Amino acid sequence: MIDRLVAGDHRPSRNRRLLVWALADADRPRSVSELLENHAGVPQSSVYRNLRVLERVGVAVSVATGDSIRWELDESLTHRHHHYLLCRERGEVATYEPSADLEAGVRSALSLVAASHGFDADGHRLDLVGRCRDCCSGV
Amino acid sequence: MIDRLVAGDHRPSRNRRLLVWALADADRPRSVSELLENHAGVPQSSVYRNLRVLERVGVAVSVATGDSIRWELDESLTHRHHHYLLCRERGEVATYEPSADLEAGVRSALSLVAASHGFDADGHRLDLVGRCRDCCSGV
DNA sequence: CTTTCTGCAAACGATTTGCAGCAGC
DNA sequence: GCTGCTGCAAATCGTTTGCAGAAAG
Repeated sequence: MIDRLVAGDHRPSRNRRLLVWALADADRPRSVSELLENHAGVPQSSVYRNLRVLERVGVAVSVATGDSIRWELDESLTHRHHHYLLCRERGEVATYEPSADLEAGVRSALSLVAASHGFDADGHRLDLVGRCRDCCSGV
Repeated sequence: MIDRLVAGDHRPSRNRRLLVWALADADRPRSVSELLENHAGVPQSSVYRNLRVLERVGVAVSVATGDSIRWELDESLTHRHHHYLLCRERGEVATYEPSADLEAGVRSALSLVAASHGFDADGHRLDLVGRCRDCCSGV
């Protein structure tokens, strides 16, 4: 983590460590506003600026959810490959880990799709869209 | 199409028809700026306002691509179910139609995921992320 | 000491809204 | 003629940037 920053001529500053901790704490991708609320003391410009830095050095990745943009730690740090449950109603985002079977099936099927379209794929999205538990239960 | 507008107390005005035609013409989802360029005469505010209206009545849907937001006609009008090839490099978006096998497999696997998370799913995303043909060939 | 980072405030681009007049039914 | 739509310009939102001083190495 720190090594990735240093390798890119960046420093593991206080603000950056706060951001990484905040992302590591969360069980789901965080929006900028959530990061601002829960970790006051880091001003907006630093959050935006440092998320970009963390992205560039491969520590954080952004997730386009349809609503807001959210951020989480890179798979190579969490050692978890996961996809998302996107709530249409509230813009909430939960994660799930696909079964090995599902993942393998999708991967091989998509490699055919990529080949037939001359597309150089390096990843995929496999997300569910709908209403989350809380919406369903009327909370 | 017109019936969906009318059912929602909306009128099939000139601007709305222009927008629908523009979306129907495209072989891939369109960004607002593309819609503005190719169909001059419809001012920004009308494009934004009417895309929302078309979305509300189920004629158009928005596609979050990570970069910009793009718009296309609803599946129920095009009678095509498709997913996307998202180009990281250029923000381009192409579409592909999944094979019946892939689609069925994904659907059944995801229904289990949804059930186990108490998630009320009404759709999914199955997109490839990478570099498009043009990026690969260095065009 | 040099380079990078910070916090602030101003700038920016995309989207939204208020309003007075026009168009669809 | 009523209601919903339009175009414009102003407001707003999320994000980025310039800058002078602080901090990391």
